[in-house]
Amino acid sequence: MAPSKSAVTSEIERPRDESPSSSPAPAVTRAAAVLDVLASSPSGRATLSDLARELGIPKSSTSNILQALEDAGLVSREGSDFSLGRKLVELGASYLNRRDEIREFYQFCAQAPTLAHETVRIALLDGDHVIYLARYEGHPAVRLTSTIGDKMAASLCGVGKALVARLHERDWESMYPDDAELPVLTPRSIRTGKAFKEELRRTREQGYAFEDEESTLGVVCLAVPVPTRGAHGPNLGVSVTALKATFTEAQKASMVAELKELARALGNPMG
Amino acid sequence: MAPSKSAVTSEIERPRDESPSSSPAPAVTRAAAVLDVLASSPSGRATLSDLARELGIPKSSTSNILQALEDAGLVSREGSDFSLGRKLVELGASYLNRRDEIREFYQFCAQAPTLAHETVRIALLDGDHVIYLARYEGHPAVRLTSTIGDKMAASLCGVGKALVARLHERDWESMYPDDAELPVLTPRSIRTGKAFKEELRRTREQGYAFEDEESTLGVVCLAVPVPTRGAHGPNLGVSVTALKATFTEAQKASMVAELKELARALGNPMG
DNA sequence: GTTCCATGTCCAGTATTTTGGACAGAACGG
DNA sequence: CCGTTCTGTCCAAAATACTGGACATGGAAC
Repeated sequence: MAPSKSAVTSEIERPRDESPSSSPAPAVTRAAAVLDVLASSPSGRATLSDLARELGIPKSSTSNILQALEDAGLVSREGSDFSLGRKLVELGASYLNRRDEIREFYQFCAQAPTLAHETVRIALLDGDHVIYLARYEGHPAVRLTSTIGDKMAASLCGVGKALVARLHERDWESMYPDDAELPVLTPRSIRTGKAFKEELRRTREQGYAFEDEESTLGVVCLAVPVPTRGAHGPNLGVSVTALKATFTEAQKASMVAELKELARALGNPMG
Repeated sequence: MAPSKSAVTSEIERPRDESPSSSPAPAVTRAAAVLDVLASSPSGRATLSDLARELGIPKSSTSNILQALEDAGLVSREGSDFSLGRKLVELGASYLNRRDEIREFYQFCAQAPTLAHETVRIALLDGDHVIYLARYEGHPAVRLTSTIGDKMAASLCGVGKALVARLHERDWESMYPDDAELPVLTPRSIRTGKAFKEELRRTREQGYAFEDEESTLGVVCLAVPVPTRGAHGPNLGVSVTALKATFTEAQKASMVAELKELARALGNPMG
């Protein structure tokens, strides 16, 4: 009974997940999708029917998933409105507290001569976006609501440049074709894939990334990548943000130096 | 049911209450359990076999769930070690940023005469524990790694007293029988359910909660509950932490006053 | 060098969950 | 006041995912 399946698959072919539709545990995948929708919804709330429509999942299935998620504390329910649950704060915090890099990051910043008085952030590359993991705030006066966890297009910020610059150039090509239209936040934002790749080469030559009012007017940013710790460690980077008005070349030099030192410390498993 | 065999690890086994009979989407529930285990694991890492053993789930099922979780970015895999994924930071941050209370909390603290220079926290009650959602740090010198997301037994901290005190007394009885043995962190920690309930009554009469070195020696804490916004809003509370050595009655009065003002502001939907 | 125990992966049969539509309640507008 | 359009829930049939064991691999101990 030779099950004559379709053509013999090549022997050394990696079973790379190509179709997102097929998943080993669909319910889990869909649950994650539900969380994603809730997270990206402007109001942060949605009804069961909304979610079912948005995701193309039958209402009854959505109901089951939501009930399971609610039992787990991952979503919260108020009447007909579902929103993200408190457990996510625990889990997110657990992620951050478990990573030694974050602790070292705070300690290093507090002791560094220049960085101690600046705004320093650590972020990781996720596709063509960066996610801010933690922020050291040297100016106690200005305190914004936490931007931890925020996502930002890599082409728009210093860390993004630093992290993408470290990838292979062939990845640049697929991620940023010459004619790619990049998101724009200020008149100085990089607009095309071609321009971004030129900037990436400049970043490599410099040894650090520089962002000049490309995400926020009046603000400049320096960034360097963190050497990957383990074999498959996350692609981390650190950055300093400063006001352009008070930014001097002398500062720049010491900031870059300390950033590199910080990055080296974070990349060294022994701390 | 298989009796809980003595774990190889010296950790205390917690009775994981799973009701396999009534479970709308078992895969989701199990996936959440996986995340819980990873979050509560001291090292933050675990192998597939570890997770399967710990949760009593067949290896193959665990594999499927982990693969789905990894595809969703909820867990990260390095070789044979699984750990929490970056997406959780996004989701946790989304939860916090969506809640208007958090933003208002920071703004209010920064402008309050006394609180602006203190350590203020906002937390929510989750069963018999509180979860710290955000912290305003008025002393820029001392900066610890983020305690956001940490859990603490309600009987051990000021906010816990304030939040449980607001519940119905019949809930006290079921949660804290007279002979309940409560967790202890310092010699002054409340040890029995009976003593805790007496303290809860005192808290009600005072109109605010006071914690006197019950979680950390040398540290005192004041706390008040936030009036619930909506119908089924979360049970929020705010607290100030101070060093006992420099704590005066005059401070106490103004702190309580400002805390109550903060709580009222947070409870008022109009901000 | 070799054995052993560990890892995670794969597959086919079984028991499961998913599903689509009908149901009841609430909010809204005519 | 009733019709309409939402909300979420329920159930039995249908299709699915889960299970248990065998498999290939990698590392450590002997």
